Amino acid sequence: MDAHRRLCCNRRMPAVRPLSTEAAGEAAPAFSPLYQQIKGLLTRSLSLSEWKPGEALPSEPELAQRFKVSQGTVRKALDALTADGVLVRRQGKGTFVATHAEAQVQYRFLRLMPDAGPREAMQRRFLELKRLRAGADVARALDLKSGDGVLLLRRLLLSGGAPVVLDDIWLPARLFKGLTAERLEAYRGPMYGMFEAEFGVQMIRAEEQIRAIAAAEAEAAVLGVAPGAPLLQVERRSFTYADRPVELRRGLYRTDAHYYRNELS
Amino acid sequence: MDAHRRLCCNRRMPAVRPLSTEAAGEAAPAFSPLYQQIKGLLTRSLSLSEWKPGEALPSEPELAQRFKVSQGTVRKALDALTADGVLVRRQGKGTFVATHAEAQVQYRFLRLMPDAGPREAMQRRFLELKRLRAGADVARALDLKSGDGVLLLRRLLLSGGAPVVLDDIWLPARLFKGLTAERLEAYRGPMYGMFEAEFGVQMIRAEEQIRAIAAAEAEAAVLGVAPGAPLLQVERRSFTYADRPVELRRGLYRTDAHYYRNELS
DNA sequence: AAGTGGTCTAGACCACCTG
DNA sequence: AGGTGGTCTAGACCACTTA
Repeated sequence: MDAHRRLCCNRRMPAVRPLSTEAAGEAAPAFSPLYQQIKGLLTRSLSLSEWKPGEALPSEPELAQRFKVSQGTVRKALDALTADGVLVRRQGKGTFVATHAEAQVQYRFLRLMPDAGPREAMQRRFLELKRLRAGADVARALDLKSGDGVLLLRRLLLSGGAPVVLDDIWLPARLFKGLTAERLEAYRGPMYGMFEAEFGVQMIRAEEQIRAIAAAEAEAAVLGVAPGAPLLQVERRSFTYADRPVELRRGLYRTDAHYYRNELS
Repeated sequence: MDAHRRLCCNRRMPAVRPLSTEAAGEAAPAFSPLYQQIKGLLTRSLSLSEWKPGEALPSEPELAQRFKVSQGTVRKALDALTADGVLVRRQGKGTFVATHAEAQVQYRFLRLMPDAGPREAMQRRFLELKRLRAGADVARALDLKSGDGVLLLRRLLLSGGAPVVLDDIWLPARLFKGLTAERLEAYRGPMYGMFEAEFGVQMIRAEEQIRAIAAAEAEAAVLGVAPGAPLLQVERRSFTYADRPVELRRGLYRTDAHYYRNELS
């Protein structure tokens, strides 16, 4: 079998088979190894919600038949998506779309750890939810046009009653129609879980820019520190399938009783 | 073939073959999939410097013969080590021990990016090198006994003449015998490259704890900021093969013209 | 018992690099 | 031309899960 199979025709398989359209009824991915094409087709199906978070994908033999490739090639695509955190494999049960709506995954991306003791759940308090038009910066960060509608959510996280994190969160209004303060208050479980369950928006990865800044008056008051006190400022852009940005967040962290944990390799 | 082959005996292979001792002359790894056992044996060989950074490993068929497994199993072990950043594979050439002594890899773990413009090389200035005895904290972090000899190195990184990073670096004296201020000054290239080339110490991964702090008088003066100005404090422990800690570092970063970049997934 | 993913093997052809 | 890693296939057996 060709190591890099193009759009059709190969020696061993008898018939012409344009993988892109005939096998799966979907648009053609660019030239690349077969398993990467399969990965692309699977990603497309995921972004089209063919399988929803928590659901099982078809079994490996089924997918192999659907794409007209061997099970080993499907497996390599599934392994790659598993490594990306998009899928979860469970021996004897099947391959599932990764979900972050579970209670156990309280914080999808928050890397803040307490100096002492185990990581406990934080309380949250929603301070404000506004609809407004995206400025140039926010539009660029979220891949929108200047003036498109965005939601701005301000919320506080507290540990044992003491404020620790103040987040400003910008979301494209188009993707989060119907998001209200009441729904936020009512939802049990992590916010990214709500985004996934209620709006079908799954966060796959994020980029952060971290700085140390001096607390401004207003934010110092909310966080219970003196004006000018050092705070960790964490600007985060979160992406869904196919690297589309869907959230911009500016967090201010108190790091007098917590620290931001990171692993490098 | 057994999915999980124990210490000897299987159906297809004719002879008894204790993988641990007969095939490679090394200690037995615990029960696990074959390719993980192979990965463990390769890691051991790497930590014993059977192959040095930058050198090529034997080819896949050779390794398969050496360990008496199929090439596919060796490949899976090599792929895993490549994913860990321990090996580098180059099509047509071979599989090499990852090295960080190249000029291109100026900063192994430093995640600091300039706000504007491309990432340029920084100047460095060594301020101090002392020999002293490990206190309880340092000993614990480096897996030493309290009172063991450690080196403390203080150095500055500057960008365009302006100080940006002040690092205090603790190293086990036993591993870095003969490290002097002169050798540090003389060495061209990144410090981790020097550790690798001159002392055979390879950093594989690191953990960081990040905080925002207010600059103390002495450090503020060195970094050219006002006392009390916010600084990013980055405490890093670096590990070599088999997760042995070999470096403790406390960095103070100015983040007025740079930011710490992080990727989450 | 049947179905799932996990492991292991064997062999083929490919793209890339070097002599 | 010969060696290297990269891709793809086919088939076997295993461990785990469910019924």
